[in-house]
Amino acid sequence: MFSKSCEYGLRATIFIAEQSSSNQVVGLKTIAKAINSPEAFTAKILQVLTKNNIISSIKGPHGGFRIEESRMKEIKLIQIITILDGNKIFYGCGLGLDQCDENFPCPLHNQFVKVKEELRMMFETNTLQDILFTENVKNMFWLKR
Amino acid sequence: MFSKSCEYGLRATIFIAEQSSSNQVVGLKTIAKAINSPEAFTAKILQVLTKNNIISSIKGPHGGFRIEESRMKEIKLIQIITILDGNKIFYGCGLGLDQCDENFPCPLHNQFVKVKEELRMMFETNTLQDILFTENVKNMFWLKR
DNA sequence: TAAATAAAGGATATTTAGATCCTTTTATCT
DNA sequence: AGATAAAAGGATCTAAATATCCTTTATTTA
Repeated sequence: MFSKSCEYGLRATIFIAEQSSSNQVVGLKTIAKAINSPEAFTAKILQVLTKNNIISSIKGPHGGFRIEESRMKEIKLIQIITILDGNKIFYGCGLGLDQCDENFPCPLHNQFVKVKEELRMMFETNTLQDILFTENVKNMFWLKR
Repeated sequence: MFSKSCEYGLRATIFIAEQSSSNQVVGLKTIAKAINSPEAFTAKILQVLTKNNIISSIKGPHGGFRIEESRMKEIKLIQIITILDGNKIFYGCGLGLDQCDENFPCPLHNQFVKVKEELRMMFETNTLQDILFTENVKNMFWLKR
């Protein structure tokens, strides 16, 4: 469904959000361990997310990554997905046709539109805030299982 | 959403089905042209589909590929997808977690389950027969646009 | 039976995603 | 100021997906 980059990016962002909600700045090593991802590769993804103003980074000793409290309710998961994977998953033809739309639909067009729209709404409506409020955020991380 | 292999495989199968419904055997070249896919790569995919008894192949002059009339209503799209891409898309965790289920869900588990199940049902319920009966099958192919 | 045709199969090439390594920059602390 | 810590950035490397090429096998037709 999503690329590895996008999976790691989502997991990392949620983890950073979770830590930021208790004012913790977290470093790369900690993040990679928590979300079970390769460190150097995760670094690249965090760079992209930083440039796109999803997370912010702090260099030097005691540096790391964080998310402003005020951004939590602004950042929607769909932004992260779009940055890392584009929007083909939400708008592309499921059968891979270049030209497939209302006027010239593939046989599955209408069904695809329905489920893809539902998928899009799912990520459009969920903010980081929402995720943090769920019962099972901490399930995701390699902490105290 | 799907791999190229799977996209080509679905398009090719639908095309062969469409041709078979008027008793036409179609060769690789024709298929690749019709569905706008690389010929040799498509050949590999058709081999897999043949081995998996989705389509049947005929060697030698006037050979090609076809689908038995009786198979049309038996073959569900989900079979083709499962053969070519596995079932991760229907059952895997959207965030890429190894352990994510009812008992140990990620924050998006329930929402993912819902949309993934809908996606699965979409391909579970659509047979080749169903696709051939749709208004816009022919939209898919590079024939008389 | 020989020539031609088309899929099967094997080997190889190319591209992209995924991952790692090393150097540079920025900041902090002593 | 010098040492240290951590992210940024550049260069590579690896594996998997995608794609091509060539030979073999099966079948048909002349």
